Amino acid sequence: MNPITTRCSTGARLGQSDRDEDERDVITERVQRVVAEWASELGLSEIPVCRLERPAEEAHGDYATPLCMQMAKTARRSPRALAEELRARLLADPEIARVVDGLEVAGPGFLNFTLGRAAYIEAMTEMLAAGEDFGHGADRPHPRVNLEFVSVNPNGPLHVGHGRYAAYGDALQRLLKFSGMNVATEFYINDYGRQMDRFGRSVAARYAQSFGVNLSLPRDGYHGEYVKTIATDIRAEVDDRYLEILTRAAATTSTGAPDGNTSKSAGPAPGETLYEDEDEEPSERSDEWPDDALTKEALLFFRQRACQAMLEEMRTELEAFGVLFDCWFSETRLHTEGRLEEVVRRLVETGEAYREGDAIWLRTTTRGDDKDRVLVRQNGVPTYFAADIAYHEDKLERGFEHLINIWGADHHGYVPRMKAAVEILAGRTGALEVIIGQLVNLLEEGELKQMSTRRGEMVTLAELVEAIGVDAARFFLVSRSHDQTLDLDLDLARRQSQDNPVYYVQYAHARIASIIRNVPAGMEARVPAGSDVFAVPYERALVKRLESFPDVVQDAAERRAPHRIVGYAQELAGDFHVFYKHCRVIGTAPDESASRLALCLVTKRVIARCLGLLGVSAPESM
RNA sequence: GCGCCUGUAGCUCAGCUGGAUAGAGCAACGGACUUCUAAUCCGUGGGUCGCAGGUUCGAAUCCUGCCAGGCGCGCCA
Repeated sequence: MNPITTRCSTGARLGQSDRDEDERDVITERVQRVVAEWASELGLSEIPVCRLERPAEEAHGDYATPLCMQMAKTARRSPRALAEELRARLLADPEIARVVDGLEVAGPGFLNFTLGRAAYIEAMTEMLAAGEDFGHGADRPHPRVNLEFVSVNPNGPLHVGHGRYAAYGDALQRLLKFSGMNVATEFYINDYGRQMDRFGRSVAARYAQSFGVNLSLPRDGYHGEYVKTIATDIRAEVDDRYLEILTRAAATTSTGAPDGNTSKSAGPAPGETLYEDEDEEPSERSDEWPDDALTKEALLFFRQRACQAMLEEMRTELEAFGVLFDCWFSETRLHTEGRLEEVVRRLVETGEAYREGDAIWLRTTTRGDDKDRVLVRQNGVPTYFAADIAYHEDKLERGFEHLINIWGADHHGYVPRMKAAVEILAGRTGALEVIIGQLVNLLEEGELKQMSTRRGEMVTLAELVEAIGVDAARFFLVSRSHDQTLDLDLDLARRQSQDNPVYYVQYAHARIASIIRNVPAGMEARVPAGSDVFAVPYERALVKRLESFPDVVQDAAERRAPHRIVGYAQELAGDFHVFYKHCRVIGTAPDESASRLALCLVTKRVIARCLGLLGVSAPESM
């Protein structure tokens, strides 16, 4: 038994036992038994549940329970009097008396438990034995979880906003897996629709312009430099194959497009910003290219190639950022395979969707949405929502039982309808979980700037990584709760890069590595039972911190909150630095030396694990 | 108008499924390297937890109202 370890089994992940069947904390169990007995003697109708908490204050012992304060009313006695009585009863239990060193009534009626040295030794022994997997939750093959994140239009470089979701999603994925969940990750490629069309046209225009043809960017086209780069690459490959077609197009469209000097359109004109994120009516005048087969084919070509180029870049960049996906899923595929029509037809057949005013609607109101939503427009064109339904149906068909989507805050209005849709598809509620991540604000010299992919105004993920490196960038991006909007000032980030707490944590790891390199032959990590090791409070603080790791993992996973791992890692590193300052590892008394080396070893493993969960490296030296 | 998120130290934020004296980093000031890495450690100052009620033995945490900021409320994607 391990008295320090309360709720979770340390490293005991073998077997497929449910958490309920995991080894139960003995203290909690024994205490609960005593409480139950006592409660019936007192004639209480309900047996109160005794919760053991970890007090923040060291003076309050290792565990504390507020039980007696909660009982006071029904028992009609003062909390402190109750606590005194419970204390005596608990101490009469031999098993409790064995591991508990002190039991005090404190404050308004808390009961504080202080553990004896033996408890620390036992805990440390178990953690050391657990090895690399210490903290890993019991494997749970079900539900099969699909985690989708980033998922953008491949029409521009990833900016820091995407970077945040990438860092968050990837850390979450690692965390969930480590907690025992069965997770696969997915990137939904939004490679269909008008935005992509517009992007393809922009590339085509740049291609034509590189030959000196005055083909203007489409209205609300993409102005970033990368568009020219892609065009140049395409030109290198196909030479002038599409020049003639586009020259013809230029002749048709140049009439009403004073947009010819687009390359210089740095700042948007005041009136122009109004349309920044708005799509024009379906018939976009300046987008009217000749409607012949050749032009269409050319546009398709440019769109596909542009998309392909962007995707390649994203994949490379994400990989360099340490983010890999199990699956890249193309939206276009859903359209070409007729999946939308299929699912819409089925929804109509089952009565979940209905036809009204020449459009087809999904009945989402009965499942928590404000209004029913259009699946197929009057003009027969299916909505993005319809595609998303087909996509989520595909996920379910692939055997995923729980779907998690990470979306930006600007999509939160979309959540109810999607949940309603998945509820219909899955035939049950709760299959879809949407995590809304708040946005990243861009600051320049204290001024808030609006990012826009289309105008090419953004800070890219690549720029951030170049400025401060992958480790600092990832640590920074996941260090705050996803519920918090994040302000990013690139210059400030660059200047403060050296102060990034990631180095504090990494340094602890490197220091331990250094100690281990200096360990003389014959000295080994060991926790001698029955000895008087862990006499120094800094050692015990470290043991306690390490011991809470499995709980921190489960808690962070349940709350989808990898930033808690960040906080924990900093605390752990802090505990270690203090320990290091006061406790020499090599060259002291053999038992002490061995137990301290064990402490170092486990600390190193846990720090490396935390950094690993965040996608940050754990250097052996710095 | 309605919905979601946020408001905690000078700054950036933890803590939020209720617990004891509200924490960390940065910034400011003062100390500590003959010993395993000083990217470290120790100390000092700094707070009406947006405001007002309510629930509770106990509220930064839960409920209600208000104030302030962000995001959203399409047959856009």
